[in-house]
Amino acid sequence: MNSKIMIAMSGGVDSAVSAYLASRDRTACGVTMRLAFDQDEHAKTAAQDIKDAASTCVALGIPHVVAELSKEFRALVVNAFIRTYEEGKTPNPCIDCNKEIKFGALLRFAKEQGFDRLATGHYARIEKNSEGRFLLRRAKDLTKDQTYVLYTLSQEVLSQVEFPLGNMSKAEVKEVAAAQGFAAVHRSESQDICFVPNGDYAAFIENYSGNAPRPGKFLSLDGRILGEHRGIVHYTIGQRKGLGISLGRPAFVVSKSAADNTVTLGANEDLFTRRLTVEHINFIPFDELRSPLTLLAKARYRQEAAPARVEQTGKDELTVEFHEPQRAISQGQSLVLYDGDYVIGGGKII
RNA sequence: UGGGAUGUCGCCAAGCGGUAAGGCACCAGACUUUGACUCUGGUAUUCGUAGGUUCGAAUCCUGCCAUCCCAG
Repeated sequence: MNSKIMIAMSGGVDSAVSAYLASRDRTACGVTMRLAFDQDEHAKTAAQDIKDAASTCVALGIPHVVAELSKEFRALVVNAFIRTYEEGKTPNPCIDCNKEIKFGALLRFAKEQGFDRLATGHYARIEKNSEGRFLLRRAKDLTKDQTYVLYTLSQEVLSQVEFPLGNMSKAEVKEVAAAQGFAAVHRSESQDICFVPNGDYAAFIENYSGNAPRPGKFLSLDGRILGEHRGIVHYTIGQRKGLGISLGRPAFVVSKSAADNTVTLGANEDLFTRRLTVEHINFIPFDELRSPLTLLAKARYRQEAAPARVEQTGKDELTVEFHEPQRAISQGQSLVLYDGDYVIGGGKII
């Protein structure tokens, strides 16, 4: 392979190990995206991430560059995130970020810099079938599999991307990192939304958008007023915590109306549905679904895929009917389809 | 103003003389490249208030305060 590869590096263990693996046999360069907002309190940690990535590159003997993508990130991820919440839906910014930034703007950046391939630390596998079609396969380590957030990738993108960790377990990655002496081994795993440092995304929306909170009514399923909510962006379908309302029984958000600025509460049993429709669809092993199929589907990141009948009901529309009702299906989240280990495609729930 | 009833954690609510259940809410952790769900743990030295009876009271007695209902 005579390619020149650029490796996306966050500063963490996974990307450090993927850089090590991807750079062994060819010309390589590490790249870290700068996405932080000016004056933002976590610009500091972002700067540290860049330092960590750079020092890993020094250890690997490869150059390191920074891709300034803050503007694109705001326009294509953050603004969409805010708009979606204000429409009463529940966005998944990671999906948009992968599509628009990591495998959009960053991939273009790599090309501009003279590299023809991009590697990331995602846990997923890319394979090529006999027809020359690229397939997206779940990671060997199913507990770390990230294909859910990668279903938007096109054939063109898949043809230029590599996931060096796809066949490794997290434990193996840590072993490699330890053997190579990467400092990032001990970094903590978890993170919430990367641009919302303290986890309070609702406060972030209010601050960033400058829109004042708009309190409204909590309603019961039969239309009674139960109390006052703090603004629709604070809630999502299926949510129980943080309602601040005591009904004697656990209360969950069953639906939201941006038009009426109301949030309807009900019991857990009221959250189950079978059918949903999806837009902004993408298929991986084919371009369109000619006839209905029964596949496995996930309506959220961490969920066991469940059997569902899938039918293409429009040029950019899919109708999905689960065999068993699913809890808290939310507009704005992504539905991803699987056939065994392979991602068939997906779209956004409307 | 008469008559009746009730006052236990933010809400609901056990307790009925032996040293404050539980649920909801809330808080903290865990889990997690989204939001959620879930799980684990925590949360009244104190029972409207002031006295009294008792070895011992949230539980019995008395005054006061508050709230609700019925009268008018």
